[in-house]
Amino acid sequence: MTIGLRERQKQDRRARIIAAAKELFAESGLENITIEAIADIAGVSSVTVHNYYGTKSGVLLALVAESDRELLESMAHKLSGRSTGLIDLVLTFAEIICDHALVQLDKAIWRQVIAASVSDSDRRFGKLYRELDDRLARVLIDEVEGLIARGRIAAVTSAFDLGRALFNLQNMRFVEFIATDDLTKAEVLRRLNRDLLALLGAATRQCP
Amino acid sequence: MTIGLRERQKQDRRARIIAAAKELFAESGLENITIEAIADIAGVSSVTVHNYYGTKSGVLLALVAESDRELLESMAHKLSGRSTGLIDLVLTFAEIICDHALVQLDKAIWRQVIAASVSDSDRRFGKLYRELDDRLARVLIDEVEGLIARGRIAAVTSAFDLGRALFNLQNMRFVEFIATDDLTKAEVLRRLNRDLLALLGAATRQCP
DNA sequence: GGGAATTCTTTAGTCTATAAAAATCTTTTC
DNA sequence: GAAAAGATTTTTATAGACTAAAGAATTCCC
Repeated sequence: MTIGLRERQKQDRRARIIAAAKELFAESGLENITIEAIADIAGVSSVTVHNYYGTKSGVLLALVAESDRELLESMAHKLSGRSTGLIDLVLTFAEIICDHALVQLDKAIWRQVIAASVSDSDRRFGKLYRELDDRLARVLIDEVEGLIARGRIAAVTSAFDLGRALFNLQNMRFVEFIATDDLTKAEVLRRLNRDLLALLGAATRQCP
Repeated sequence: MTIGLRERQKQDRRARIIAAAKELFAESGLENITIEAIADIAGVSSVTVHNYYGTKSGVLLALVAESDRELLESMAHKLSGRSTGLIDLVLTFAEIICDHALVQLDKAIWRQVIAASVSDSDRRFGKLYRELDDRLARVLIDEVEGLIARGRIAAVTSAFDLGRALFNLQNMRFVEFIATDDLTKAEVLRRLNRDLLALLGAATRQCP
């Protein structure tokens, strides 16, 4: 028992706050939820919520982080060397992310999360968000390496660079997806497909 | 004079608010500036500032929009068919944007602007921001078309798609630039260069 | 010039967020 | 095992963003 009671209580409070937030978000929009309400259910003071998570968006980000850990696991599993090419891979990747994003939180809340990840970026939670992004990108990079290993695409100078660039491309379209209420997943995938075709096609034609 | 006094007063107040905000932002950080202070200098009530610009970030966005109009003009002028290839073009484009961004506002304030553009995206000011982005992208697209016309690169299926994809790639790196305090322009350009090389290179190798 | 419509300001209230003081509980030490 | 030491939470107080509604002033139009 190197872990003291004090530390255990702390983890308990964290868990209670997240559970309370999850409960409230499930039944209402972001605007109608107050820190005080979360604190009440969790059985702590509102100041404690701030001490633990900084801002309301911070609580949100912690929620997202939790669900992202699931995503990371299922992503690697769902892809796992099944793609036939780069475009196929990225589109599948994007589709899984879009689907997963909307399972628990709606677009309005995601907008808050993304906004917070940018405005807080040098502080605690912005870094957390970027870390999650990095790990997601890592999965894509691994798959690109898999494609090369299986001879589906020719070896490239840097599978890391390529995977990262593809991830960025996908991520931009994901943000667009989140930012626009009436933008469907299908349309986003279509746009991403055009991005990929244009970029890869442009270079192809540069071949002598 | 179809324009009445009432309308002129409105435009006057708008201008005064923006001028006041510009004055305050020039001498202090975002946190230290209150809507009240802006309203005082502008000679209106704080509620009026809210009525006109919605949020504090809204005022900011209006400021950015103004400076972006300059950027648009100078961008087209600075590029104007001078590039020798796609990578050269995009890197120059990115460099101009990074430079311009930091002329008047620092990264901390830009983070607020970008965050607001996402979280407000379905409302007035988010749309304004995306409109500015679209126009910037348009400039890049035009340059891509110029490259094709001058035979610098082979014709592609869609110069629009290609330009847009390149813009997205650049934009992601720009956001990264803004989000990280100790990330230099040089490093960002290096990363963007790697993105481009990887994507264009990857396809090149797919040629039979 | 006067009534009607518009637009701003005042007022009041909610909520986020932070700081400092006070209270409570854990851990440590004798 | 109890009191001191230490850490952490709650209380209390305050600033500021944002909203809603009522009231005040001004412009517009006949």
